[in-house]
Amino acid sequence: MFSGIDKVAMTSGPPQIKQETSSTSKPDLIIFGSKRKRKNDEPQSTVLNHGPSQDSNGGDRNTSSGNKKYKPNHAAVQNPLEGVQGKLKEKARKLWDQRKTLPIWSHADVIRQSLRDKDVLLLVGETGSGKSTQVPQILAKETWCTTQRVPATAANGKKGFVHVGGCIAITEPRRVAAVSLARRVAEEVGTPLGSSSPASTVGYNVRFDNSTSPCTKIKFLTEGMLLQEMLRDPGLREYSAVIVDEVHERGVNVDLVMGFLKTLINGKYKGRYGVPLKVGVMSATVSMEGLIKFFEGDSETRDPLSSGYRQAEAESEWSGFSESDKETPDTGANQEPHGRSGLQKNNNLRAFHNKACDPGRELSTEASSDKPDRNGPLLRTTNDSAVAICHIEGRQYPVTVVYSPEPVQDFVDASLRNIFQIHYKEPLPGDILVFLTGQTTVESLEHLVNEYAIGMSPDLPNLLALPLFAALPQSAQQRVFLPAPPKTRKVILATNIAETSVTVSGVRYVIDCGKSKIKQFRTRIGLDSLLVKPISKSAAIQRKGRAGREAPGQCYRLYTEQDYLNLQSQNTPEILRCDLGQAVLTMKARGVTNIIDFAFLDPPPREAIEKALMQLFQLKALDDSGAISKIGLEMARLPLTVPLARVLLAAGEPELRCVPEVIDIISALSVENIFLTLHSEEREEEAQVARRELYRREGDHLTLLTTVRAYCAEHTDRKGWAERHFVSHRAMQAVVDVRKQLRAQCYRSRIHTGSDDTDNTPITSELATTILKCFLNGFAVNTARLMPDGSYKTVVGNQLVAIHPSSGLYGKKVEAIMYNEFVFTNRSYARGVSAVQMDWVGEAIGG
DNA sequence: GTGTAACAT
Repeated sequence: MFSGIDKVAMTSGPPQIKQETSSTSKPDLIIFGSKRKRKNDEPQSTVLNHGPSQDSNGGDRNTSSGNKKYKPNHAAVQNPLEGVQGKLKEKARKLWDQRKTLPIWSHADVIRQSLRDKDVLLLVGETGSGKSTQVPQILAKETWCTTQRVPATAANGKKGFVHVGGCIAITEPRRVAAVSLARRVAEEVGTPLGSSSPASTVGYNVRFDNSTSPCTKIKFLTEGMLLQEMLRDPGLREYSAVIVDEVHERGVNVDLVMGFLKTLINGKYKGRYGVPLKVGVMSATVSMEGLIKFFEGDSETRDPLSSGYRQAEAESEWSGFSESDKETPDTGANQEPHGRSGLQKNNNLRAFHNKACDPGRELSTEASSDKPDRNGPLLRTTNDSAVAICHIEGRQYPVTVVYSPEPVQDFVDASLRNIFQIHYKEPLPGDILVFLTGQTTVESLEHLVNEYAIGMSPDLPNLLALPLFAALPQSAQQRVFLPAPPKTRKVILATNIAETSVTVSGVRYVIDCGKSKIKQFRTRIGLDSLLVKPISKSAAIQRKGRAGREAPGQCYRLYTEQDYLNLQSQNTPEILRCDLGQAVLTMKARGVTNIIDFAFLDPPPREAIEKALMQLFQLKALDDSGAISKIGLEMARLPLTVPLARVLLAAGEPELRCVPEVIDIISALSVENIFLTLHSEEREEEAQVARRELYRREGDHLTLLTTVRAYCAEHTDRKGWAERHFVSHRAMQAVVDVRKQLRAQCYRSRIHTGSDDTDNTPITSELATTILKCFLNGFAVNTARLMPDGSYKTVVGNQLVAIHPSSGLYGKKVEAIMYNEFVFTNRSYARGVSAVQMDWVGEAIGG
């Protein structure tokens, strides 16, 4: 059905299109003796330039003339596509009027000029500024944003040409954002989206969903996806520019992307044949000082104190929960050559000293105001700096902040009072959004609101309490986005999912408990803790902002103003809080030899890096010299945590040969819990009966295997099957996606998968043993043995650990257990648990 | 007797 359209596009468009679409290869290949692949002012940019002739920018002239040429061409050939294109154009023209009113619009020239003069632009755009959709369009029309044809010499000495640049990448922290921004920009540009047409100039690339065309000029992708592309092509030759959006969220991936980009810029664009790469860094509320220093400073001499996170780190180092935790970090034997442990330690001490001497320092960039300084110059260009800076005001209505006069002990109770206070006092419309810490607090407040609403005066509007958290089934999440019924006020009870991932319209009142659950990896004991902690100032501002998107609003903070002023200014970057195994493996696979010297935005503690290096070495991902091994390279290609990647590789070894089974288990372990949590006791018992056929006494790993198999064996009604077995259908769909991806990857990497038809192989007790032994290849350190008193203690480190109540082995006593996760909440729990034998563990550790 | 959020050829 598409072939017809393809043909039309190829015969009716300008000849350049024909040439472009007929070629399947991307412009990053060396083409010897071929004709040019893409030229500056060719159609992909003319399509982008549907916009207004009122745009008087000089850089547009080429393309506007192209535009004129393009249109008559279409008209002449009675193009059936004209109808479709016409509609797209019409929509785009309508959107054009809206776009003109965006705050960013008046800065378009400044943005263009910045990147003509400099290689790096730091852009702070408050919410509603339109930065994510407009900046790519503004830059795509620049003359530097075209494919360069560069002479090059191939390995065999033959002379030829390479093509570098032409496309703009915009990275997003989340898949939904990448996809929806691409959709929006495609509409504004008036082009079909992604792979729907070979002439599409706007596309996206996220896991499980690549939608680009040979003409893609603007590509939205997730941070992880860009990292994967860098693994293949460190020079990012496809792109003329990379725009990193939402840096302030500071996931691990964005820190790696930033480090690689800086290395690329400072390394004279190695791998790009001298063609510069423009870098845009966009953020909502970040203090820019850290970013300026990052790009301007030399990573060798940069003072880690500049970022302000060092203090947070130093603090947490010393507020550890056990005495043994408080020992001075012992750097011990180190994997890395010429370590800087002395310097590092010194900095920690300086952080301490600094904090004691100048406690105001960590607030310096935010001061006590919520708003960034607007008096500062919009564009600061010191001549010797390679960095341009631009600030764009947002389009937010004012939000009044109301602080609690005194500290709040029970924020569920305080929220309840606030909800009814607002409800009694304030007229409709205006929904309420409450930020809580987790599923349990959300659900208990939900019950309370419903209970109290019964006794309300009948003259008052109704109250509709709506829970919102990630584990909630999709259908229940959708209810939040429906407009409130007549004479009803919605009260959305949310976790921090509503802070960034999800926007709810209609909200004018925000109640912020000032806390969220944060995962912190404790390097020394290899334990994740998931604890309720105060949020940062920037998170508090973000939450507040949710009240002012459509009208002036109010934000009730369930903490005092002094508490607010004492909050850390930014979220602690994830790279300072997580197990660095995967991050270090990614760096090693990208050729970073000395991890300590990597261009970190915020260098993690040396100890955490060493722990990761040790883990990778023990799993044979690194060799004796610390260089990446063949196994390590294979592991880096797998979209899995380090231990799971190791298990998958082990499963292909001749003595184990259980790849299909291991893939099924790993897929289930890689997604959120596939078993639904049930609330009433009857439902719980019902579920136990329904799941009985899935249960394996060996433990959770094999129970997951039987569940995945049974689900996949159901061909007619999987949704019904999931419901009958109290299994999350959404999670199982994710499992199926991961499973498919892993099978494909194993096939490509020639990992022995055996026949694909092993779904019906009976899981004998021997096979179960093989599978568990296979898992010990990655999880030998995640084991604990039974003590005489009935408790379990970890084999490595002798820490007390309890089997999590969600495990099938909960309450059972076996010789030893192996677990997928070790998490501290109220106590230390092992999650994803199976029974193992001590001699298997000994074998795995010894061998 | 229990789960903040998100990402990956």
